[in-house]
Amino acid sequence: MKPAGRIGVKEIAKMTNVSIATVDRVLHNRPGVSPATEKKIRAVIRKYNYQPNILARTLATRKTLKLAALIPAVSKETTYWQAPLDGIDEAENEIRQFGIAVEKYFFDLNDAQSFVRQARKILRNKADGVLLAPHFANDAETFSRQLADKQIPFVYINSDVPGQENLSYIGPHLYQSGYLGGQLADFIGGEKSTCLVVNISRIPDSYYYLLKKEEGFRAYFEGRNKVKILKTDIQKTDYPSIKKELTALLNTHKIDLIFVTNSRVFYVARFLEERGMEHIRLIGFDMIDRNIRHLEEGTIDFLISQKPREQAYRGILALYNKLIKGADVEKQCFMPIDIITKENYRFYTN
Amino acid sequence: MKPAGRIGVKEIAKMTNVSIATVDRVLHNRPGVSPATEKKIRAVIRKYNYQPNILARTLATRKTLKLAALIPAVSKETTYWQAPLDGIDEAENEIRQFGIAVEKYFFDLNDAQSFVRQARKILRNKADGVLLAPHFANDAETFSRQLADKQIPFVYINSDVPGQENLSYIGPHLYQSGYLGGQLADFIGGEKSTCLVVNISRIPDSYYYLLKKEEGFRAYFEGRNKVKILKTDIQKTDYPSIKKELTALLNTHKIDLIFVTNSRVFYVARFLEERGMEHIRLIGFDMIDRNIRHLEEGTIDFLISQKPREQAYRGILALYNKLIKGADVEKQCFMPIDIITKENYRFYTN
DNA sequence: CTGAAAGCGCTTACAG
DNA sequence: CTGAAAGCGCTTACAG
Repeated sequence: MKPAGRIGVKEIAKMTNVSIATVDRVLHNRPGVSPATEKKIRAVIRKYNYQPNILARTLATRKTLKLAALIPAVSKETTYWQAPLDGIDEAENEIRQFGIAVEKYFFDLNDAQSFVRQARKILRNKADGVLLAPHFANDAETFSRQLADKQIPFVYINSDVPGQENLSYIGPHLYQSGYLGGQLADFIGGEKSTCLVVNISRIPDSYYYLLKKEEGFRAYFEGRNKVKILKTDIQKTDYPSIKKELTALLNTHKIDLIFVTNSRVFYVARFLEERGMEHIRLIGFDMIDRNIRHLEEGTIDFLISQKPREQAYRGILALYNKLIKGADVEKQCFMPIDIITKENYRFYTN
Repeated sequence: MKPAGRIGVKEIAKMTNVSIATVDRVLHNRPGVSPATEKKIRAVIRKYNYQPNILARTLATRKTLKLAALIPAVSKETTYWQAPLDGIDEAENEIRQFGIAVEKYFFDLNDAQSFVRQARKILRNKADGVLLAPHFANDAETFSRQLADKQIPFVYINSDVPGQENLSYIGPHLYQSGYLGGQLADFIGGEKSTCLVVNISRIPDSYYYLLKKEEGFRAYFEGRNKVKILKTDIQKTDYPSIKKELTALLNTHKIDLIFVTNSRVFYVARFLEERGMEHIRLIGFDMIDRNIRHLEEGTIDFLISQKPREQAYRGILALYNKLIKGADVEKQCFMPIDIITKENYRFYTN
């Protein structure tokens, strides 16, 4: 079990003429050890590069940790958040036997107050670590400060809030995903084409994030004046509103390609289908069911996806590693920017 | 630790009026238990859905398992196999504390005998499970039968050999990756273009695998007679030979796009650069350094990659799960078919 | 066919 | 400031 050549607390105790209890004390930086013996013990630990047996530690530590996950609820508007939810469950299954439980809290993407309420609930119920999607930047900041005050580690997924004491951010690199969108548009657009960038969002919720992607998209074409870029911000997230906006635009402009900066691309696909304008190329984000349908039918050419399941999975594991193993965690972890088409989506893993 | 409401061997023993040793016997189907008590014990196990604590089991079982991995050596010809090697190391690091050691054996991609020799060595050194890349189908078959005879579970990665008793195959879906190649070619090729499929391999080693990809590529264009497809099999893997072949072809045909069915696409890229024919679109496989350089420079448009690191990583974990947890393992596990471009390769995880 | 006891490598009261 | 002892949930000889 103990790999050959490895030592344990017993060996350390023997070599330093103390009991294993004392060894344990310095291992966990607990007080009540004289400087002299502490020094002796640390020397041996370093010399033999002692690595604790996590199995034995977990088994002996009866303590079970409680993590909290705060993410948007799956809604009729978007099923996107099903994937992170799956990731949480998957991670929990793997670490449950190590005494970790994960409690899930859901908020409404269209209601900042629901975020605040759930955050309060987490604080009340106590948790040893928190995973959250800081969708409402201001409220997330408040919550983050409260967690930091209580020394509870927390991890952001899906979007970042700069300047916080989060253990880690695990999610997309927005700018670069937009840049990639530009490249894909370039691949499939002809010479001298006109692109339309569509941001669908109730301002100001996640509008900022969409702008980052638009910025990247535009940056790709900078200095290659082959493409003309139009844009529209649609601030309602229901189909009729979107239809109205697009109708107006397409009546007055000849568009070759549309780049939708989030998962709501299926609305645009539906619109193009209804109008018989499938020749317009379409690129969007996220592999939700409704988008896949249009990928299948050929209305959507590319989806860009950033492993929503894995973001949450890794977030939970990061908290576990920090809390149980005391391991370091990368402060920023950008997910791969995956390109999904009709011909590879079946093999994609979130 | 023991999640609330869960029982352990002690509880089972108490409820059935036996000792925990007897419980342990039926838990592991060991002989020496009367049918009557066995029945009693099994009933309780079922009723309470007893789940063993893997931590405690691993800790108590001093036994350390030895896995063997048999893969091609990294060579000057291709660094592709560095990635699986990394995957093996990563998996080993994660499960080392559970008493698993992995021994690595390397063979020469151009020498079937080296495969045979290493396989023999594995048999001699004994192993509790084997991960292998069955590159030479016939020899792999022989080895597989020997392993099956000894009841040693084994997992294939990277390529499959049908009809064997492998625990699992973890790797690409060749046909579909070729099909995706077709779609990408379609995206970036103009109307009415001519494609050249290039298979670079010493026949018959891995030629069969390349043909599968070609087949998929061709299938994509079936019934859309916009594209003319040429092909060439280059049976030498050195640059001068490849150059000669390509020179002859490009002198006599007008080619718009080249699809190279393996990682040797960098040779073709180099050729196009030397001839100043970078306008020819180029699609190939695998994210090895030399290919990335050409992706950067724009000579290669797309690389298709199938997570070589993760194949090996998962293969080792599959063996671990089978051996330690007795878990079931999927017989076929196809990896995602990732699309790599200049703009997303930096975020790609093998 | 069965059980008492020791042990895996740690942690945790408790006593001094 | 320090140590002896019990215990986490299992497995493994050993004895009967």
